[in-house]
Amino acid sequence: MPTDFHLSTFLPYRLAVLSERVSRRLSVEYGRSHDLSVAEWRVLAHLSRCGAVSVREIHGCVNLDKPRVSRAVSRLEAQGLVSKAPVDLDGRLVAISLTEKGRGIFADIVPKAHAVERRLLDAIAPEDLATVFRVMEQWHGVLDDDPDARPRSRMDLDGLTDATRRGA
Amino acid sequence: MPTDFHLSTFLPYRLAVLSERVSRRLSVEYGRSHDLSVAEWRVLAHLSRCGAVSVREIHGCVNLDKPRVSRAVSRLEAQGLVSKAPVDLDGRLVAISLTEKGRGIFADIVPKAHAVERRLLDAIAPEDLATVFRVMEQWHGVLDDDPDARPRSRMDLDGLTDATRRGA
DNA sequence: CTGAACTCGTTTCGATTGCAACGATACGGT
DNA sequence: ACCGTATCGTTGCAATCGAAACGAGTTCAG
Repeated sequence: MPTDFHLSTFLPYRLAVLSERVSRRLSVEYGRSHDLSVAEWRVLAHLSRCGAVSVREIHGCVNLDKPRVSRAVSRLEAQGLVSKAPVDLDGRLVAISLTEKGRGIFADIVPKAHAVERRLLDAIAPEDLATVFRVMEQWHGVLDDDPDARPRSRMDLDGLTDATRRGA
Repeated sequence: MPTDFHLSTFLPYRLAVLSERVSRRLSVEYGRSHDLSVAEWRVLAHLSRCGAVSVREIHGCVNLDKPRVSRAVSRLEAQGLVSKAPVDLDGRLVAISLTEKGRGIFADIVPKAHAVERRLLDAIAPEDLATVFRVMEQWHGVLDDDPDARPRSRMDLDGLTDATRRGA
């Protein structure tokens, strides 16, 4: 009896396919007009909310490894969307913040990104959407308990309400 | 009023984070013991169900671009998990099939993969799980209607029931 | 029979990736 | 004050990636 395994019904595969398809569709919005990668987009998004922060801070918040953040910031700086400033209290840190140009470009992209998201959200009944988000949170909870799983980034945890946060 | 955009509640980001976390957890299972990449794992999985098929066939079924399949097959062949045979009806095609060794290794991994999946599935109420899968299918439907989205691969469509398949 | 158009699998090439080191800075015990 | 340790941001390097180009094989119109 050969092992019966269907890739197309395998949860990790299904998640990967959907996620990649959504991600690729979204990247059309910020890749076509301006020339941004996923990493650069996430950095911009984080900076738009958090002002001047360090590489480490971004790294811990948006699920990007340190070198990726560093390089993304460099490219953004070269494009003038971001500026780096030394921190006098700690010479190792670099304070990264959006420039006016960066803010402008981000403000241009956000509506398009929201439009892509809204098309997806509007197709789903509100209670089903709530279920989906709850389930996604439960899955994170399973992985949080799994020593072989990579830990979750800080900000993704901060967004939780007490109702959805698993037992503490 | 600065544009208010929360990355951590942005659907594409949430999907990407969860998917990548699950995917990485899974790859521990086939990357630690045997040395397989995601592409190689998917190729093995497809071959285990479909016998001898071409690169193009795999490419269209498991959401991997053609070069990736070609290289994955080469590596698998080098490891003796897969064998390539010319097709006499069409000299361009290559018939790829699992070797006995490949079948053995795949049979070794499948239970571990299923265990990872089961931990995730068992944490969710059955009706919620049904909702999630339905929603994921609806999202694919939205993307199917979006000319800027990459079309879906064949096998992912074949798995649908009439109830979940969108109109037509 | 010929040759233009197409398909298949592979390869090339530049860019990106992840991981591990690195230099530089800060901290902490003595 | 001093040296070992830890942290920060960056960089080196080998592996990987994707898009386009490629050679080989097939098809089909004329």
